[in-house]
Formats: sequence, structure tokens, C-alpha cells
Amino acid sequence: MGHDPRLMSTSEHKFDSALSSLKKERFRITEPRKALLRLLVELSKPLSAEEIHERLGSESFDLVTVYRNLEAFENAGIVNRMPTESGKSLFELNAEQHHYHHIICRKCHRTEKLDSCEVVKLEKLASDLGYSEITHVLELYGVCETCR
Amino acid sequence: MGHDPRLMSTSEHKFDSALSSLKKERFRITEPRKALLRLLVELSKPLSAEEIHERLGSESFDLVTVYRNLEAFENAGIVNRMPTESGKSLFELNAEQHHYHHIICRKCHRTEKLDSCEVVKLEKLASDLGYSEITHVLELYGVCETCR
DNA sequence: ATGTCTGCAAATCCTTTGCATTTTA
DNA sequence: TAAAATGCAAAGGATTTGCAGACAT
Repeated sequence: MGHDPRLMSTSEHKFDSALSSLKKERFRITEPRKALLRLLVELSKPLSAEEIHERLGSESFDLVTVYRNLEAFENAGIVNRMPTESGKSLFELNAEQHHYHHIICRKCHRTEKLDSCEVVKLEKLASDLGYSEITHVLELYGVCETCR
Repeated sequence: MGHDPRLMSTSEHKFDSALSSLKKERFRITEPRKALLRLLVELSKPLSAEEIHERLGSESFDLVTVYRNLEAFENAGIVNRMPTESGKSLFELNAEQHHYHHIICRKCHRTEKLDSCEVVKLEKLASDLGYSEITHVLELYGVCETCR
């Protein structure tokens, strides 16, 4: 548990930097928030609020608290929300170093990352139209091999 | 109002071809369906089910009927559904000749088409992973000039 | 101490479902 | 006239809001 960054694992480091963002934004550091960040940092795929709540141990914190914090973190740019075909949103840590999208199986909801993004041109078009603070939602849906 | 395609306006033509799709899929041609198709054909931007219902004149047909038909049309490939940041879906005619995306203002919800799509590479990646029946959702969000 | 965060309950929003009735083919 | 579509009422799922008590700063 070094404070020396060279001795920290990747997720410890991610956790610390997310925590700093919270402090910088004047968020209070509470147990639910720490637990939520710790979970988000470990995540290999985006999860729904409900799933996040379950993984935190449903009894520990209220689902409402999960929602409220996910929203707060989203506003602070710490978390990304992605709307899905089914109407519920998935959340993941905003890992600023990397930009990727997902392919989601319509049947089993298995999710994999796709490490490439060509949306730059579209963002340029949009900013030419006068839009600012541009973000995008891009997700692919399909049926995976095992479900077929 | 000729039956000769050369005398028809674009939207008349789109309407007729959407109607043919319905017939081909063994849908029954009802008043709500005709009204819905006529509206979708004229649409310059994607609308929510609620907005579509209003434009049809809320008293004429039930909102449930709008939902049911939008879903049926979506399954038949006649309509596209796009999930949004706000949690509700927007719908538009699936104009098969053209593929475009939108830039949506977070504040006033003004929407414009962006006539370009570079997602082909991502779809290739996904199909290499074994996924089939691949579709994608890609929408940009920003703040338009007037809202800024 | 004071303003923020939390939990609980209840409300809200969007969408879907069940069932009796009407309509299309 | 049989199967499918509609309308109405009611249920459902995801998310938000109100408020009193608990907690971080």
C-alpha cells in the first residue's frame, strides 16, 4: 500500500486519481462513494445501476444512493453513461486515456470492448454546425456465437 | 395523385414503399398504421412515441397503439429506434438508401442529421469476434449555438 | 455547527401487458 | 368469420424526488 505511485497497481492508481477528482470537485468522501469508486475501477465492462448495487452488496447501500452518485460522478466527468436498446443505462469509469466502444449481445448481454473509434469526423461536422461540449454514444448490438 | 411513380412526390413514394413493406410482412392496413406511416415519412427528425402520438392528434389513436406499431415496424425493419441519454427512445423511418446519424442539443433537443458514418470498421471487428445481426446506435450530443 | 449525503417511501416517467371489443382480410 | 389490431385500464421497470435523520468537513 505504498503512497509511491511506482509501487501501486493500476487499479489502486485509478482509484486514487478518481478520488482526487472527487476532492477537487468538493465532493464529500463517504463510504458509499469510496465503495462505488473501488468497484468502478475494477470493472471490465459497463454495468447497470442495479447490477452495481448488487455487486456492492444490496444491503450495504441503497440503490437510490447508487443512482445519485452515478449521476453526480457523470456530471463531474468521472463516469460515462451509455443508454441501451433496452432502455436502461450502463455505467463505467471514464478512463480518459482510452476511448473504446462495445459490442453487446442482444440475448445474453455479454459485452466486449472494441478498441477503435472513427467518430472524429462526425464530431467535426457537429462542431462545424456550431455545437459545443460534444460527446457521443456509440454501441453495437449483435448476437454472439454461443447465443446463435 | 398519380399511380405513375414519375408523378409522385418523394414522400408519396416513400409512403407507398413503406406501405408495400407492411403488406409484404402480412400486416393489416389499418387507419392508425396509415396515419403513422404518413407521419414518419414527412418527419425531418426522429421523434419520441409521445411526440408522434401528439402529432397524430392525441384523441385519434391511443398512445399504446403508437408504441405497439412502432415496435412492430421496428421488427419489420421499417423503423429505427434510437435510445437516448434521457432514457426515452426516438423513432424514425428506416430510409434504407441513406445512413446517417444525429447531433442532438442537450438543452433544446434540436436535432440535425450528420450524413456520414465510419462505423464500418467497428462492425468488422465485432463480426470477427463472432457476432451476427450487427446494428449500431450512434448519436452525438452537444449544446447548440443558440443554447450557449 | 452547518451543509451535504443517506435511506426509506413514495412518486414519476416511459413502456408493456391483459382483456374485451372492433376491424381487416 | 377467424385472426389480428385497437382502446382502455392497469401493471411494470428504471429512475427521480421529498424529507428526516446521519455524517463529513
